Amino acid sequence: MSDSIGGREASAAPRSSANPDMLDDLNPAQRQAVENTEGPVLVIAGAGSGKTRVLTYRIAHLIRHHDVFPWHILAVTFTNKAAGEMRERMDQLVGSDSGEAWIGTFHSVCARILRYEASAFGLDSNFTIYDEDDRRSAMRRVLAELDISDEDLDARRALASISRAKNAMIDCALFAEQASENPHDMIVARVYKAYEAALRSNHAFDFDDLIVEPVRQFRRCPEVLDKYRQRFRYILVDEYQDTNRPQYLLTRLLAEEHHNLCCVGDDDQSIYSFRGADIRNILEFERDYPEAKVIRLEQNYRSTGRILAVANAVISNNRGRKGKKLWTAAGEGAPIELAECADDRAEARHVVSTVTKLCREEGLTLGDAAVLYRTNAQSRCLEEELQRGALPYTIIGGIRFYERREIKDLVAYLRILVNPADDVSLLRVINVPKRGIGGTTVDRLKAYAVDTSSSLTETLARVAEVPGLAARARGKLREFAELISTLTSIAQEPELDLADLAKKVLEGTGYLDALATPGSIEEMTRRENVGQLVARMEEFDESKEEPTLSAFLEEVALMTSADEQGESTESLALMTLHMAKGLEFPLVFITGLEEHLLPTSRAIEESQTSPESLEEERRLFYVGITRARRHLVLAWSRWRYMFGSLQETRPSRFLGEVPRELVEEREIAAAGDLGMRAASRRAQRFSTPAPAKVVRKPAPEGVHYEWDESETASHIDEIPLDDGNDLMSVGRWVLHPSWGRGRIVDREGSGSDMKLSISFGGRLKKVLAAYAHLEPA
DNA sequence: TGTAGGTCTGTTTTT
DNA sequence: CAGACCTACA
Repeated sequence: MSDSIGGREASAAPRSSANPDMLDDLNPAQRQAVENTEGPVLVIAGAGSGKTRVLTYRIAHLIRHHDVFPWHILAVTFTNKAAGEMRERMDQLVGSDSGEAWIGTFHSVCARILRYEASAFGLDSNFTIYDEDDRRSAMRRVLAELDISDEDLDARRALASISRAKNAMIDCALFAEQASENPHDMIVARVYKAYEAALRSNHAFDFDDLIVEPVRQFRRCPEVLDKYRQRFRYILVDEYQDTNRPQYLLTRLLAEEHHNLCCVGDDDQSIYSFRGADIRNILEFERDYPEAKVIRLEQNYRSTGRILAVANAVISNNRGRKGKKLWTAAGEGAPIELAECADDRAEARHVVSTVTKLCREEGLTLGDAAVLYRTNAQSRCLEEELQRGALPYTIIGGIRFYERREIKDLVAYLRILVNPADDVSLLRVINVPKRGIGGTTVDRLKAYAVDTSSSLTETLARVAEVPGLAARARGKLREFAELISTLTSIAQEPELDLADLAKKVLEGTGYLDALATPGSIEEMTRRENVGQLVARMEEFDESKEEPTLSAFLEEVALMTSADEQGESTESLALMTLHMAKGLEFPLVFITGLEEHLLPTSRAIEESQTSPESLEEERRLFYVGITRARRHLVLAWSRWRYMFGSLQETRPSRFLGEVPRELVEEREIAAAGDLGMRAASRRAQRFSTPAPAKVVRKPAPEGVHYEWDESETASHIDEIPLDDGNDLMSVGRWVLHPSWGRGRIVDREGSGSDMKLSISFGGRLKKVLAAYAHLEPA
C-alpha cells in the first residue's frame, strides 16, 4: 500500500497478496477475531497489530463463509475516509459489491437513519446539520434574545456545557431539574432550553443531536428500532475506545437482538475524552456482555523493537488500562533520537535537516515522514522553516475546505433552498454580498420574526408587515425575498443538476460578480475555491445515483478535514497528534515535548483534581510514538515563541519516562542569527534596559529530564528584576484589589500612560498603572 | 449603512 | 499574533 500520507495501517500482518483462503494471512489471534462471528467480541487491538485487516477480513469472512448478506452488516468507523477504505478493501476481498452493507461513521449512519425515518420520528427530512460555526451563531442569537451578557455566560461555555449534557444523555428538561440549586446552572438550563427550541424550529441538528436523537427516537418508537435490529445482524465498531455514551447506547440498542457485536479498540489510544468519549465503554465491555469473548492483538507489525520499548515504557505509567504488552518479531532497529533544541526554530530546522539526511542516506522519500505536534499553532514555525528549506509539505487536517468563508456562504444559500427554516444560514448571507441590508434592518426583521414566532424566510415573505423599516430597507428586503424564492423554485426543477444550480445561485445572488475583479491573491483563491465547489458538485452529480441537494449538503456537513486529503502526496506531512491516529510513517517526529504543551496547561491544572487528564496526554504521546515504523525523533525546545512572545519551557515530564538507554541525546543549537532572536525578543519584551543576565534554570545535569515537582512556580519566577527601585518595575510583586497577588512581567510607557502586564497566578492581565490601585506586595 | 481602525481576548485536541 | 468585536467616523 503506497498511497498518500504514509498510509493507513499499511503494515497489517503476515504479508501475502489477496488470497483465496484469506485466513492464511492472519496470525492466531487475528484469526480468532475473524472466525468468532457469533456473539459479542471485544478485540483489544494494540497499535500496529493489524486491526484494519481483522475488520475487513471479518466482514469478508461473514459474507463468503457464513453466507451473510451484506445487507445485514453495519460497520461503524471513525472517519469517512476509513469507511471508504474499508469498503474498497471489502470489494477487493469479496469480489462483489458491498454496496448493501452500511459502512460509515456514527454520524453519517445516524443522519441516514434520521432521514429515512423522518416521518416515523415526526421530523422534517430536510433538516440541516449545524457545524461548530453554525452552532455558535445560533447560540449567540439565543443569548442575545435572552438578554444574557457575556460575563454571565458566553457562547463558548454555554455550548460546551450543553454538549457535555447531551453526551451524558441529559436533555434540557432534565438539566433544568438538576440545576435547581446552582445559579450558574440555572442560566445554562434556560439557555439550553432556548437553544434546543431554536435548533428545532430551524429544523437543524448539531453533531451531538445526530447521535442522541436516534437513541431517543428508538426508545420512543420500538417498532422502528425493531426494523433496524432485524436488519443489522452483524455490527462492527472500530475505534471503540473513542465512543461516547450516546454512541454506546445506540450500539447496544441495535445489537440487543442478535448480540453479534464486534468492537475493536485500544484503551491505550483513547484520546477523545474531551469530546465525551468514555473509556469505560471499552473497560467495561465484559460487564455489559458477560458472554463476550475478548481477543488481544499484541503482536506489532509496524515498529522496531526500540520504538515499541519506548512506547511500552511510557504507557505503563498509566493506571486506568486493561494492560497489554506489544511485542515485535522485528529487530531493535535504528536508535531513537532525543533532541533538545535551543528554540522552536532550531527544532524546525532540525526537522528539515534530519528529513533531508534520511532521504539521502536511507532512501526514504518525503512522503515517508510526518511531523507531529500537540496544537495546530505549532505548525507555523515548522512551515516557515520548511518553506525556507524548500521542502514540500502538507498540513493534514487544517482548516476544512468547507469551513472557508466563501464556501460556507455558498453552502448557506444552498441550505436555505432545501430548508427554508434555517435562520442561521439565512442570517449568514442576507447581506453577502453587500446588498444594503444592514444590522438595524436585520434586527427589526428578527424582532418581528420572534414576535410572530415564524422563521426569517416566512417573515421575509411578509416584509410589508414588519414595523419600523425604512422604505429603502424594505425594498432591499423585498428584493432579497424574491431572489430566494426564485432560487427555491429553480432548485425544485427535477431536471436540474447540482452544479447548474450552484452556478445559478452564484449568478443570481451576485456572489460571482462580487468576486469578479480579484484585487488580491486572497480573492483569487476565493474564486478558485468557489470554482472547486462547483466542480465537486459536478462530481457528485455523476457519482451518485440520486444526487439530491440535501444528500450533497449532508456529505458536506459530515466531511472532515481528514477526509479531504488527496492521494499520493510526495510531501512531508504535518499534523496534530490527534490526526495521526490510525496512520503510520517510516519516520516520525514528535515535536514540542514540553510541559504546558504536551501535557497541556489545562491537563496539568486538572490533574490536581483528577489524574485522568494527564493519562490522556500520555496516551496522546503513546499514539505519536507508535506511528513510527523505523525512525523516531523526539524533540523539545528550551525557548518557544507562544502567545506572541518567547517563553522559556521545561521538558515534558513524559520524557522522563523514556528509558535513557534507548535514545541518543542531542543538543540542537540555535544557528547563527537565531541566537540573537531570543536576545532581541527579550529586549523588546522587558522594556529597557535589557536585563543584564538571563536567569535560566537548566535542569540539573544527569537527571536532565527528571520531572521537577516544583514546576508550578513556572518561569514567571525566573524573570530577572530590572535595576532601580521603582515599585512598578518588571519583576516586582504587586497586590491588585480584585485579582490579588501578581508579578509584573512587562511595562510600557511611563507616567500616567504606563501600562503593566501582570501575571496573576499564571493569568496575564494588562492594566493602566494609574488606575489599577496596585500596592507593592 | 459601511468601513476603518483600535482594542481585547485567547489557544488543545475534532466527529 | 490573530481574530473577533466594538467604536467612531464618513
